[in-house]
Amino acid sequence: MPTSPRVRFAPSPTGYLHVGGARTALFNWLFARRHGGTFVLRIEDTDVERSSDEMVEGILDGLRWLGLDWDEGPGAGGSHGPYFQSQRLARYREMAEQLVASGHAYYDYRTPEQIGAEREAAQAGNGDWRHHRGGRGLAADQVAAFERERRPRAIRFLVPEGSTTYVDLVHGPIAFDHDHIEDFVVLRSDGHPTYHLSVVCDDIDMRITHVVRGDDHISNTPKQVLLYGAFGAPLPRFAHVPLILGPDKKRLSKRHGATSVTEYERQGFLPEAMVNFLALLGWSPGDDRELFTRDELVAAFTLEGISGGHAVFNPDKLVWFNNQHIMRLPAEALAGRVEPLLRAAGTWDESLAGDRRPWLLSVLDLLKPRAHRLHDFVTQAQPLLSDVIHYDEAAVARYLAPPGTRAHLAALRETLAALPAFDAATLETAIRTLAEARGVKAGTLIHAARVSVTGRAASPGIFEVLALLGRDRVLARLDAAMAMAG
RNA sequence: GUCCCCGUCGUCCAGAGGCCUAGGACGUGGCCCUUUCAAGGCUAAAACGCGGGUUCGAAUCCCGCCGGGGACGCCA
Repeated sequence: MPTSPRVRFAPSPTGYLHVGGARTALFNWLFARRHGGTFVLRIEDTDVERSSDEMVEGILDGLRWLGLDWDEGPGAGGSHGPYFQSQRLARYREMAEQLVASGHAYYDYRTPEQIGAEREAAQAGNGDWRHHRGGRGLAADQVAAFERERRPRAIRFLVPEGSTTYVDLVHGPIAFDHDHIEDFVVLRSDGHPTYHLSVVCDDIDMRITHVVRGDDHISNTPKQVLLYGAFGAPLPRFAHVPLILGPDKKRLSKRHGATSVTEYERQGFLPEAMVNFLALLGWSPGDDRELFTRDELVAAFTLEGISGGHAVFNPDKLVWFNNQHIMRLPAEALAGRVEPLLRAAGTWDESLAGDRRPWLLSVLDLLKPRAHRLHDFVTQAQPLLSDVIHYDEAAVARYLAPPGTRAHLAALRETLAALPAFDAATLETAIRTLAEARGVKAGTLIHAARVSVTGRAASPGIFEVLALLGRDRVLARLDAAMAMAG
């Protein structure tokens, strides 16, 4: 019985949660949930200069919006904390010293400037920098002298000769020759760890079993594998997921438009749609299914299903997913998401939460197939929620202005006023009968009616719209429209 | 420059030697439904980067090339 997996998402709070990070988090989350494992959230804030509390909150908000809850980490507790790297500094120093003590690392007294010069010289020569271990093999008295003057020192990992292979869950076996790895710094002269040291220490301490992260870390992995070996710690399984690229095949960035998940929330996307879309960007269940609920994704997810190629972000498909998920969302749930937008637009009324609730839900159901983003509900429901009609000039010119329209509307008004019931079916029969009696196509009355009651040339089915508006409001709008009809 | 990863329709994926006259989805065109706009249905165009092998047989395996991406820091 294998122990349940522990995975982590370890963002550095130097920016908001962008879609690439969100997808990495999603894959980790799906894997944990699929196998009843633990999803750890760790904040890699060792780069104090570029990190901030607001950024941390922004990232947490993004994760919460997507519904990716973490079992251990900020706000969630856990017995492997602290989960902020800035609070683990002492541990990293301890681990680094341990490396020196065991002969896996050494002190380097050179300054960054000195090394930069050496590197340039080397690269100008044969280009092989790795072999310049200038900081190593110092005489004992030299070291003593440096220590006496309390000269700053960094700790460098001593890369052994040879080669290593590890098996990547998405890429298969990856072999690397130690010749291409230089003696990297694990602890800076200011006592701060470098990325390689901190991730490995944390992943060991936090008992991480599967490291699922971006493809850009694939060439860092050899160094980390070496560190695991030096610490005598078991190697976790690695799964490197390909990056998300922009339409120009370049790494997704600001100039490709929105890259922050929060921005997509603002634009009216459903987290369900975002999750579905992101999951299928670089992963496939192995068959042709496309539409997934969160639970279905959990049930279908495997790391092996991640494809090795880079994926280009396709905004059109996101919109399609959004519409699909909107149509599948129960009206009641939808109402909760749309309410804030209606409030902001000034078309919200408290009765919509009370006795007019069923009516609102009918409106939403009617609008669903036409809504690509949440905001579409606001614009399309406007003529139903408000009695302030904005008449579209072109629509009026085309369907109200033609001579004879006023007479049609008058007849329509008379018919509707006398109707025994005001439901869609009754309305349809009445209007079609009227059209026949007046010798015009039903469309003539329908179009005129549409512009009269909505002010627009496009709307949901007119009979449903009329029924939803109710007789009084319809008659009033017909009266108003007759004044501008030809 | 060195090392690593990747390479199927415009895009996202399926394909793990014969089931492939290469399948699905988004987008695009056409048709249907129809009161408009959507949604929905049907349909069309659209791809195995190139060249060598291996094999009776290759999108699938191997090599080279080309192309794309990434990493080479006392950043993460």
